[in-house]
Amino acid sequence: MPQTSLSSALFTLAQSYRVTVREAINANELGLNALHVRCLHIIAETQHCTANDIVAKTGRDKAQIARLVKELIKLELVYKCADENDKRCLILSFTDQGNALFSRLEVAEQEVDAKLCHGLTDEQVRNFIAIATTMIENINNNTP
Amino acid sequence: MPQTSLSSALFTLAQSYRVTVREAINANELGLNALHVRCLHIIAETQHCTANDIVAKTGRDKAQIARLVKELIKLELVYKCADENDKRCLILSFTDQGNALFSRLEVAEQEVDAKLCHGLTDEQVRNFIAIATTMIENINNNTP
DNA sequence: CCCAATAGTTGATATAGTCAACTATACGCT
DNA sequence: AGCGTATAGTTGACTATATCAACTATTGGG
Repeated sequence: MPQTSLSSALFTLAQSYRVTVREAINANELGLNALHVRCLHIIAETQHCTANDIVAKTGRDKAQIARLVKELIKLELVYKCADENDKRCLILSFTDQGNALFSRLEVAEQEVDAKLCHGLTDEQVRNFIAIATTMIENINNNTP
Repeated sequence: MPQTSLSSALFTLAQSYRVTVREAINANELGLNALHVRCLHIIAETQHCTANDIVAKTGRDKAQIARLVKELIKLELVYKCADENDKRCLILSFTDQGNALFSRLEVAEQEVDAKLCHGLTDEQVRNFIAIATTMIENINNNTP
């Protein structure tokens, strides 16, 4: 499958990635999709994480995030607890189950990443991420 | 929005790209989505293009492609015509309208690409595409 | 001539993403 | 205090995308 243009490379890659992550995750019978996984990562890496933080970091609709978080709570991976100082903010934290699952997830993900980066040097991967980040900034910057 | 991992960079980029292309296309009132556009590209660059070629090149479900092509035909951008030698194969070609629109599309796309690549050198973009292509190959290669 | 393979279509269903209205709390102001 | 406004999150209704399985029509090989 020869790739020529930026857009088709991007599209194909995103599609393939989605499929692979889904397979990896289904294979591990975790019952989560790629966005669930992103949410878990954000919860893990964000102190005092709220639904709004996830909206900000993913750029997705808040309704979508609300439902996703609800699912994570229903799966007992995450619980929410109102902030002392601002009861509008519901802080998301892992349950013990959530912590356990997240560890497994990290392993599965490393496998996908390793597969993805096979034959590439660390530097190439770093460059790739850097360029992708620049592109994201460019694209989000609506005043050119 | 700081990006750390490969997966989140990839995800964010794909999402942002989708949104931007859609905006660009809606702005041009063409009434097409990103996958429509990919189909048009494939039809343009493939001699004797069939629905199956599109399936192969996009990796998407053939049902989805069938419906997409149906829409393109309904919009009178594309028509299909049975292959002389194999009547199962329906060859897709642009109508005059399709050709005209495709030209406009290319302009719109170049604008999106230009925005995306703002501040990046040609070499960086080439590297990016090359690495993405390697990743796609890695990910499609199910026998590691 | 029959059979397996291939190209494409369709229906049903699932998943993802979007929009707008709504509740509850918080903050700033006079 | 009381008011308006902003913010966090939830929900319903909807649209768009994606997937699966069953189906038709045609082909090429034995």
